[in-house]
Amino acid sequence: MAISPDETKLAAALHERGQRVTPQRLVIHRTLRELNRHVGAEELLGAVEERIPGVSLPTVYSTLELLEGLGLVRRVGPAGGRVLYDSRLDDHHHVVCSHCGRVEDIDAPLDTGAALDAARGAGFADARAGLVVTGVCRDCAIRG
Amino acid sequence: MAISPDETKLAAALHERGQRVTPQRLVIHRTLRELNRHVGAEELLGAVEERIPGVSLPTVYSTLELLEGLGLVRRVGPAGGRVLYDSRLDDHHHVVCSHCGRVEDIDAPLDTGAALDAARGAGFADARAGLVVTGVCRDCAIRG
DNA sequence: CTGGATGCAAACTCTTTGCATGCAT
DNA sequence: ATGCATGCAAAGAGTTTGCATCCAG
Repeated sequence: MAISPDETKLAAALHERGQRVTPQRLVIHRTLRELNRHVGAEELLGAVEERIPGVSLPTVYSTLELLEGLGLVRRVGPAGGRVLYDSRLDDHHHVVCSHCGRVEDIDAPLDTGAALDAARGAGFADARAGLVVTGVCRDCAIRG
Repeated sequence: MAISPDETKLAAALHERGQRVTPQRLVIHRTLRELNRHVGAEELLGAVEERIPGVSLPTVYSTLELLEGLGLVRRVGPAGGRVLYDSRLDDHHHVVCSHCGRVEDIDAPLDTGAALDAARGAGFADARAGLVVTGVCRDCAIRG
């Protein structure tokens, strides 16, 4: 497996926290970045297994949690009954189809300052805001 | 059971859609309104059973879905692994503790117009926006 | 009467946990 | 050598579904 700049960055972050750099972690991170869309754990596992067979779902979950803690991945859901992860780190928002669970990105300006202040005022630390728009996607509207 | 204006309103809405007015539906609706906070299905069932014993979880779920369709209740979650329902119908937002799943209301101005337009532009109908702030609540911050 | 709503129970999905082995350090 | 990470399997939580019975209309 070739080492990309992304892998180097992840490896450095892991070392800094005294955690191990394993092939699974590198590949999961890399795969998630390359898919470049919202994926559930099972879908990600499928893509990862094409590169290194024998990876297990628990490892995917624990690695995603790790990557989220490192700020390299964002958790989108739970949306539609499953937790989704997103490799886009910039501020953006999501539309979820209330019928099929499909998720798409939204790029629109949004000032969440007042909401974040209110959350901090209510005693919540490390507050992050995520706008979720729910609606019925075109496919589901057509098919009933 | 005394009939309140709320029950009358619900009964009318049900009749209009050719659906039945059952004691379970009236009590579930009424209990949710009186609790006046975010509840999960199981918690709501507990409160409902104090009024009419023998109500089942599936009935609670199907009634909540029905009430949501009538616009008398709003679905908050899934947040923290469970779906929550809220009897507040006015525009407000939520903070979810990423550690314990606790949910509180936020009252803060938020202009979601651009996001809703973007969602419609992406083909989503009946778009509604909900801001979810995630953070660590005071209790969880203290206890680790 | 008649069909939609209910209650019971079981199934289903996704996620989390426990433990022995293996590998990064 | 050392102990964290992995893989397997099984448990767990919450939600949904199927079907016979019952009751609102």
